[in-house]
Amino acid sequence: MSKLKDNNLLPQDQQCKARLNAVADALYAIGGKWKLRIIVALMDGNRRFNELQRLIEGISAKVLSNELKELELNGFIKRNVFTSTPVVVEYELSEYAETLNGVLQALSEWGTMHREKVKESMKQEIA
Amino acid sequence: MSKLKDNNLLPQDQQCKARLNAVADALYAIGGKWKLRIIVALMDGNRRFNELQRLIEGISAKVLSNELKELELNGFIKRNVFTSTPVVVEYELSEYAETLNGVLQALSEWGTMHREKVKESMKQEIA
DNA sequence: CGGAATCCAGACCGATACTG
DNA sequence: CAGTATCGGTCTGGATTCCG
Repeated sequence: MSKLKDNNLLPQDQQCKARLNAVADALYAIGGKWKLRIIVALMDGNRRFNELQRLIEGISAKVLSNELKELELNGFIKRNVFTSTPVVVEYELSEYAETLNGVLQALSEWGTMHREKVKESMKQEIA
Repeated sequence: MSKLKDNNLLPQDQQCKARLNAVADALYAIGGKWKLRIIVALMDGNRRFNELQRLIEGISAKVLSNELKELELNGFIKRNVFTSTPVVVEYELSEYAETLNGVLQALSEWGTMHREKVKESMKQEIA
């Protein structure tokens, strides 16, 4: 992952690179428009496909389906199928998904704060 | 933003919706492949355009240019132009960008941890 | 209900060339 | 150096239809 050229970098640049790589790794796994939202939607209980689609505004069935597959592949969620009629499929967070709690906490706090700040600057512009 | 229908939701659903909205707001502002990485790259000092492009692997000039514009518009960075010859342009984090420290800290810690976990599971698969 | 398959328009993105 | 302009390909994502 690291190149020989890195040996020529200043210490602070190396640290910066390390941070950059860590953030890049994180975004690779949970980046994109939807993954974190799906995880949040599953945080207070298991949900079924259509529940998720209703809860997460703007997501299409195809995209939701794809995202759920990827999340399952990467070990963030479990898929439980009940072969009743009609079929019921339930999605459940894995234990590993809980390691994201810190990230989600930070992100949702920041999001709340940011929304307020945007509102403020809207008022300024009108006045 | 909230609809009347929300009055019919159970309390835990409302909380879930609130979280969902907060995360959605955050992702709207700092989502995407590059914005957070650019901010990280600027965290230990101002950088010029080409420095950023070299530091952030895989980003093209066009995309970097667009992202920088958006980040400036949304108040995360400042653009300083020195009209020497050749022209030098420097990008600098705003104070507001520092409100992201918590998010970035959480994200980079998680990214580091996650990379280790992925490595482990790779070993498992080979064995 | 929970998807998969298909079709299709538009966004996105890289490469290249060019400007001040 | 710090971008912009243009072109062409890919990839995303919506709408619709169909299946178990």
